[in-house]
Amino acid sequence: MLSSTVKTRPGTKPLAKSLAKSVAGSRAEVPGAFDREAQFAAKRRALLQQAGIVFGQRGFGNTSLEEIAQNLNITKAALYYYFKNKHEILYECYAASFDLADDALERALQEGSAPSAQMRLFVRNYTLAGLTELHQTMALRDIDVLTAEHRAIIDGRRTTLHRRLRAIIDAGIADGTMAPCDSRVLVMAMVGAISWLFRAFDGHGELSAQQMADQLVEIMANGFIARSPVDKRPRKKS
Amino acid sequence: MLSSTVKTRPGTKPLAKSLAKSVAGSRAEVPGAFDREAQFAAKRRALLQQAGIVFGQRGFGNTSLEEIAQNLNITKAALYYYFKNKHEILYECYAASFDLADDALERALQEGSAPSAQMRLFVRNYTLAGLTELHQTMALRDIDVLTAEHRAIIDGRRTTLHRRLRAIIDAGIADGTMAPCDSRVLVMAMVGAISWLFRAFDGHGELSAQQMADQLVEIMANGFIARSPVDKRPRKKS
DNA sequence: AGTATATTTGACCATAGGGTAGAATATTTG
DNA sequence: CAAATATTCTACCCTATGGTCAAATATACT
Repeated sequence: MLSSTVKTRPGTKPLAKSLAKSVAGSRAEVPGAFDREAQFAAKRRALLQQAGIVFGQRGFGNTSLEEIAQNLNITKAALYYYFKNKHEILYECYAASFDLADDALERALQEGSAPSAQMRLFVRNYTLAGLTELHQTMALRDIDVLTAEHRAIIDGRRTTLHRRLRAIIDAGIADGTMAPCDSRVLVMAMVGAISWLFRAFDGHGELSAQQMADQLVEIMANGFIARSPVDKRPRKKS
Repeated sequence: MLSSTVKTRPGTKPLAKSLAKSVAGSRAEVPGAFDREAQFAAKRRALLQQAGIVFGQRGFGNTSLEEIAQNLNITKAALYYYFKNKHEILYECYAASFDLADDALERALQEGSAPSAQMRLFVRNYTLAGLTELHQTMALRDIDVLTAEHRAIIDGRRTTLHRRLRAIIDAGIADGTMAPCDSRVLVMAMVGAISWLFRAFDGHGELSAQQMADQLVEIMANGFIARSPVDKRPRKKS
């Protein structure tokens, strides 16, 4: 049984109540369709986030819908008002995680000019955003359990993401600013390292998400061998 | 339903048969306790390997014992002759994966002298051994589902392993041969990168396990930034 | 207030799958 | 061959859990 953030008497509906308050408060004079849709969307998001945390921590097959519902102080049946079935919840979690990844890459491409700078930015953006926004949802590990259709979509998105990353790397290698290597292995190494951080990070360590992200960027960029055997100062890029 | 390597008529017992043959053939004249024990151990190992593959690929909670049994052409009930329950199987898989990791580290410490060399060797040994020996068993991801006692043991082993790795790193940083960084993050990055390879590697790609391991060593050691902006040749250590 | 609509619930069903027991079948030993 | 032992199977039991549905409750609208 996971501990829920807030525990109330049975009968009350914290999710509904709190969300209703926050949304209605800001736009009390504008009733109608938007409020309803917004509420629905907000609850759906909250639900998705909770599911993502548990799926990421314990795994899809080890988690019951009952558990997720309890964490939200609603009934299992209520979940089915927002989602078709358990698998759809998982799929949406995956989709959210790839949205975040895509966004991190997009920003990296815009902010950075040279390939190496773009790679640094991607590692940093991705790590930082994942660590602070979606938490455990970024550490999903049940692709093989998705529907064939859903899986095809997710696999496609991952393939595309990896392809784009490899393009950056190969460009960097071509112009001599990045170390020659098999870009497939590099992509896997980076994604793997980051994913591991997502799983391990609990916010209780000494390092902040920022610091972790920065550390990881330096490690992936420069490796663990000292650049100059004498100079111990960490390298700042360009 | 996973495809089993060999499919036979119901009623035959391939696991028992084949194992009996191979063991009995080599020592037909030496009957007695040893044969029995050896057979038992061999079957147990085969069982564990199969379970490790499936647990690593699909996850503990998404896998039924029925499935594992079918892949071995035996009955679910027969599994219980070798193991107490499903959780014990998972624990043994974890134990095996840490045995491999410990061994990789041991060899690295013996073969390498300087910290940086030891780290390179560890990454190489660990990656290569995992890729070739235990396959998917190295990509287990259900620690949270272990018994409290089992989990304590595994957590302890991981903590110890990480501590030893950090000791190497900190020594390397101290003598100036390794890049200054938070050793915790470096350990996580390395382990994460390797684990990701374990999950992704299926033997069908263009790169062999050897090549993957070597690539990963270079990436982790030197990073993706070119050591010299002009020199594209990969650096050989020392 | 009263009506329509959106949410949530309690009470179910149905099945999958972990686990057990005793019978059945090999295998070894005397 | 017979007795003892080791191994596997068939046939179950039983709990957990994904999923459904009609009734209940809240919320918005006139």
